[in-house]
Amino acid sequence: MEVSVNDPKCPSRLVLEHVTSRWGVLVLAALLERSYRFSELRRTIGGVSEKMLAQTLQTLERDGFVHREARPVIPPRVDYSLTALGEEAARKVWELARWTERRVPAVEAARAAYDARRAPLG
Amino acid sequence: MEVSVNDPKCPSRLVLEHVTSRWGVLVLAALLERSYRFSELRRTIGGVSEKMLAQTLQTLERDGFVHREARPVIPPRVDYSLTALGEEAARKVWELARWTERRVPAVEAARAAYDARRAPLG
DNA sequence: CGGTATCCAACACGATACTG
DNA sequence: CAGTATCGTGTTGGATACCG
Repeated sequence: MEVSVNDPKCPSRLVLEHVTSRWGVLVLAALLERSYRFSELRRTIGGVSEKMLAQTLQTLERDGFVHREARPVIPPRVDYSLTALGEEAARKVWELARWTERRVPAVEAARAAYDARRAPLG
Repeated sequence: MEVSVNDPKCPSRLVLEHVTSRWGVLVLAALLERSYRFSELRRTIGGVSEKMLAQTLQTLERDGFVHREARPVIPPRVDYSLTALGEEAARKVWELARWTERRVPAVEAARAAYDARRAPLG
């Protein structure tokens, strides 16, 4: 099967990098559950800085995955949610995240075996 | 739904970062089709350097996703293939890659709309 | 061929300070 | 609250050279 993503020039690779980016994955997964405000999202996703969250949200908004709704109130209130397109992406990403969590024990066992094969001959 | 991946300390986040890494995604997708030799894989995945391919393969091997088989022949021959665990991961990643390719037109339309909303008021 | 080692540039990222 | 701007650093990642 040919896959155009193997071409470094192909735009699909960039899109894929956006949705699989470190914070993109977590933002999509979070928004799958419900919409979030900026700070709320920041608290939900452990370890993300303001800068990276803003940047990630902008990228995902521009790509049409995330809808940004700014309400003209004081104090400012901005809600982020998934578009239909974003929800499709988020479901796939979410599946991957769930699968990963379930398989962590298998991965850790594999790592132990790998390390055991190498370390002993130090 | 709670998802442990939102904890920055949780090991699942690291595993997820390995499989969704820039080159990890493409390596898994390529190996889903068949096994590859090192240089062959390098040629297949456009733009990857030797260093990054080696590093990515080592990480995926240690996590138990990729099987490395070095044959003691001259010239050296090493084949990379997916383990059962790796194949599960690769299928999910592959679905995401395929979905992305199909949706590129929608993403580009969204970008054009986003940019149009902003640029005019420069 | 299939790597590893080294060096260096780019940028991803976080901390902080500031603005509407 | 929801960002933007600036700065500094550490990691990512490519180029090159070399080894088994």
